[in-house]
Amino acid sequence: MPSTSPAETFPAHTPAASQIFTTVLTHGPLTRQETARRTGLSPAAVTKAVRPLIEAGFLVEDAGAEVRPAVGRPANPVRVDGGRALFVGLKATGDEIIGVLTDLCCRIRVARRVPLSGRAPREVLQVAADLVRELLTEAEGFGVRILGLGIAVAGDVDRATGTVRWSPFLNWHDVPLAGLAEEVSGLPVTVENDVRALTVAEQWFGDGVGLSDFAVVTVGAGIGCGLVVHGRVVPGAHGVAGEIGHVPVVPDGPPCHCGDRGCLEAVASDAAITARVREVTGVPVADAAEALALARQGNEGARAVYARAGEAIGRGIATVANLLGPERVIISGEGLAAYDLFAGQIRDAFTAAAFGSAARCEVRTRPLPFEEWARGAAATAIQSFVGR
Amino acid sequence: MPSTSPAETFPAHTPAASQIFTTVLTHGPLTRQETARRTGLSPAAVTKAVRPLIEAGFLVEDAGAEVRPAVGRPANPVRVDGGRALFVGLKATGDEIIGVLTDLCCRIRVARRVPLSGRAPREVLQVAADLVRELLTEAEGFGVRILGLGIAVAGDVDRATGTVRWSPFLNWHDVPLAGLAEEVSGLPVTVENDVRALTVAEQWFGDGVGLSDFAVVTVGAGIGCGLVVHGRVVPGAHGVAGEIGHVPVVPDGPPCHCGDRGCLEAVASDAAITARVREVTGVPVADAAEALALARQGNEGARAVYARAGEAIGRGIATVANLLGPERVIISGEGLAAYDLFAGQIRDAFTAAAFGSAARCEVRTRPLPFEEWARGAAATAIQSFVGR
DNA sequence: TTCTTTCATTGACATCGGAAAATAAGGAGC
DNA sequence: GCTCCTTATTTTCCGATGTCAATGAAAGAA
Repeated sequence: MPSTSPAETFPAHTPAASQIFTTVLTHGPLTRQETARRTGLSPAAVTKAVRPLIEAGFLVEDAGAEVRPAVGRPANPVRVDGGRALFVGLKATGDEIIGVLTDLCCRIRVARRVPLSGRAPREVLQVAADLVRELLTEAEGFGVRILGLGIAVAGDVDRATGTVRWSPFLNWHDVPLAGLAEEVSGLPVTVENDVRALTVAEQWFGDGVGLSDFAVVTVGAGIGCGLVVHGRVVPGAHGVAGEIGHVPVVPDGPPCHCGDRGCLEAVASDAAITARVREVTGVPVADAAEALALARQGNEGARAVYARAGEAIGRGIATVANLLGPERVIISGEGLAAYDLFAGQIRDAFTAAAFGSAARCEVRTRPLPFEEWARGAAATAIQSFVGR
Repeated sequence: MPSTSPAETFPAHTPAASQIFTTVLTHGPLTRQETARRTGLSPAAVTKAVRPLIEAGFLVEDAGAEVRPAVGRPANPVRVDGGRALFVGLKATGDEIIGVLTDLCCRIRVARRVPLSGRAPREVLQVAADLVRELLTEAEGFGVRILGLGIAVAGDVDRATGTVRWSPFLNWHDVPLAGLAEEVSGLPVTVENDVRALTVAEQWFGDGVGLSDFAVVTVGAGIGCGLVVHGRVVPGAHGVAGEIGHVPVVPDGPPCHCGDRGCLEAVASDAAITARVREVTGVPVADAAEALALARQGNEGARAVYARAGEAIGRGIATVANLLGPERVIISGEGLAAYDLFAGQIRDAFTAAAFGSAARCEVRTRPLPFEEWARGAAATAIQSFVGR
């Protein structure tokens, strides 16, 4: 599938130019003046950096709506032309691959999910290649080239080398995924841990825009956490960070597969909730959806299970807030479907357990459609392309 | 006390020069070649940056011991001349002020502690001024000028503005300490939270040298934690970070003053240990020293209390390691006097509670003489002087 | 003594980004 | 409509910074 022409490169060859582009990308249309202010550069520098980016089509003048002081020369806002380039993001789980085609502004154009037959790198790569090919075909319809491919995988991932050191669901060890995927796709590939990829998407295109310190907590099959400190995603010295799932939150709580008791994941993960609902209510619910349905029907036992999970999540978030003092925590994940059942508990437990100023940290929830994980992967590809 | 001449400034006017100086400062004697390699600059740039620093006396050629490949031109290492400048560091507690006079390499030359009569900013400032004056006199003996003053205070401190927003032990609210101290001392003043100051000292002059991600955990009257992520100390969005004291570690543990139960601080702080030893053994120990003595005498009940504290500390550290994935955790603080009584428990609990790769994080202990807190303050002053 | 190797220095040069002046594009006042 | 005022953007010039490639320096090896 290798494309015939070499990958297009981004015409921002200085850190300042990258910074300017990123600022415009993440903060919508901006005048050159405002861009200068935000980046700490001079307006002259912005003018000079913007020109080649406009010539290359990545930025466009945007005469659109603009609030002006109504006096003086009208400002001339600039924005990123999302349609200038496309990116593919893939999220691999143990069962399937979710793929999205996004534009340069990380807006999803096409989304697909395909089941996995096997988990060996070769098999997964085969399915991924087919999916990318399909999305490439779709892209032809837009008449725009795809400039990068991002892949998100749960587990221990080294983005710098594009290696999956260890992935629990896929049972991979030291797979040089970026290299392999580059061969079959012909695209520049970025490989990142799934939660960190989601965090990148929030940082550039979501609720983390403009914040230098925030956390993303995902609730679902597992409990994950992505951290941004000093404006950069925390990768962890050993490739692992944000393991919030094993923070102790419930005294003498249920045993966790990690060997401890009362871990957040042992109380609030889908599996934990489902098991506990079965145990408490005697109703043999098969999965999280059924457990949720039971609680929604008003089953008090099931509702109590969700309440306890909410309390656990709130305490887990408080631990993060106490340790890092983020500006905001964004809660997301499939588990948010039950949001109405534990929102109150999350907030109350957080407030109770957050110490001092940490309570000033804003807790926000954000529904997460299934493609969002793959979009995160695309965001990492955009990041790599832009050169940050 | 204002000095007659204006404060001397540091002749490194570019970020690269600061970086070069910092590299030599923290990594001992280095050849220009090696400095270039470590900073990612060219050897030419190092030569040019080093010259004015040598002329100003901050760096000196060091013909001392050097491992050489024995072939080619001998390398010409350069090191910081510690004696070129002196700094004062103060640590204010509720009862006393600890002051040290250090050289540019943050080696302690003189240490003093003086009791506080009152806690009002005015009173504290008066005592601090006297102490600084005394140290200035000492400095005259060295024939070197003092180029900066660092002050470490527990609580919510905004280093950028030099304001103590809130200090629990001193009961201060929004005290513009840096400005006040500059007036009475005539020195450039840096104000920082005490744990962060200690962390800075470790980062530049201690066990954190060369690490981009590590944590310092202090055990004593309280349990504190300083974090370095991406090579920078984490200040927290609201000026507060590293509140490890209220991580829940003991299921249904003793109530904590924060309102929760089983917080690390409610189990492992001096006061918690002392109270618990009294409760368990019936011996009316008055303070941590007596509790420690009792345990050292072999009192099983007291030893068990320390063992439990060690377990709690280990779990608290594991939480930090799980969340941030640091390369190393440095345990320090007055509480370390009891190290032999809980070292094993710390290690075991950490290993048990650290998830996956987080267990690869190295846990190190470091005895902390009482002046070390004040030395941390001096380190922040050095940092400010050098311009990082 | 000469060669080789490695570290350090030098000087030419490119690049980046800032300052200030010039230019552009409106609205307001008359 | 014309002029002035204000603010945004661009242009021009210029200094600072850091790299490159060549050169010098100081050993040990041949």
